[in-house]
Amino acid sequence: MNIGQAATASGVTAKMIRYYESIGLIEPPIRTQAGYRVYTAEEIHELRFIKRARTLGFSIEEARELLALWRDKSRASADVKTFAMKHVRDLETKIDELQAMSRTLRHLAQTCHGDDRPECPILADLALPDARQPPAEKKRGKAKTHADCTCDEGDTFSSRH
Amino acid sequence: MNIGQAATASGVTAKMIRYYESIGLIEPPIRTQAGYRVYTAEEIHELRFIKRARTLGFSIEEARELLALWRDKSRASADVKTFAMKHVRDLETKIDELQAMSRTLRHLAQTCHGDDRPECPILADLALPDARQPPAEKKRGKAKTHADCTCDEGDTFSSRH
DNA sequence: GCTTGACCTTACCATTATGGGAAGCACCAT
DNA sequence: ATGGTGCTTCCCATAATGGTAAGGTCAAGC
Repeated sequence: MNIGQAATASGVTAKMIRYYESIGLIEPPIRTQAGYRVYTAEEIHELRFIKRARTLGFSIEEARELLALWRDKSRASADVKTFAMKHVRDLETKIDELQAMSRTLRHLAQTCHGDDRPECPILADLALPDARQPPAEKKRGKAKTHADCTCDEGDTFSSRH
Repeated sequence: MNIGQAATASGVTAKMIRYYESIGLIEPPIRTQAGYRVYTAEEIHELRFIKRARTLGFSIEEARELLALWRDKSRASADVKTFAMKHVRDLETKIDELQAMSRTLRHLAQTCHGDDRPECPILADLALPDARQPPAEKKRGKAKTHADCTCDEGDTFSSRH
């Protein structure tokens, strides 16, 4: 299989396959006499593994560790689970941060008339002399994961499109 | 105010202040004879505005547009609101993506024994020969913003910390 | 055999936002 | 004047990916 076919088969672009090789994430494949890379089914499988890990939000370095775990047939499933759970917590931390931003902005937008007058609480907030974020209702713990569906402020956003 | 004091006062590092100047996000301040940058209260205010925008997840380019809106005293609040809402949708799209990842991984981890045996459904999933993500319950539309609180799968994660 | 187009090769540049460091000059207190 | 701290510019690095350019290769058709 040429690199183009490997790309199609794995969902990883040819560009990225070469990159993964350059950083040692995958082994250099054999080459034809002309220098073309040739991939085995095994290697395609590995690329698909990486692709899936990336899709699940693992970094390349994390994908590298997952590959190592995968290859190590004697690993303990606990190791894998611990690793995955660490990532889940990272994801949820990020989600919480984004939700905090979104929530704040939605609140601000909610109080903005959104007409042709210039007064705008959104800009007013950004321009606050102190760096204080409006306290608002900080009912969220430090990282309660998905337990806080802040789906409470009704559809203030019929202006969606 | 020197750049160091401006950094402390605005929450933007000196490094970033110089960078913002280099990309034209802020105007070059006046300089002392020795070449030191000197910032006015006005400029500090602007830096804080930028800082706040960044904290709310706006990119630097978006911060640039917000600054323009802020400076334009005759802008319509509708313009600001539209802009903010666009960002909220971006945030929520990102949140949805992260939640999909987190959900999938949580489900996989849930079925992983997590003991010293090697069998692990997490790695098994990553290594699936086809690129098929486990269909699971795909009850989520394309981008229903915050309307789909997928807060339904119970606390499968009491193992959180 | 030769042309053509699709595909491969490497190498370099760009992106986004930020941090780090070096070399050199300025300022201030002792 | 000496030292420490702070400022200046310039260069490099990060993470993951895309783009482009210049050139070699392969296969199909004439």
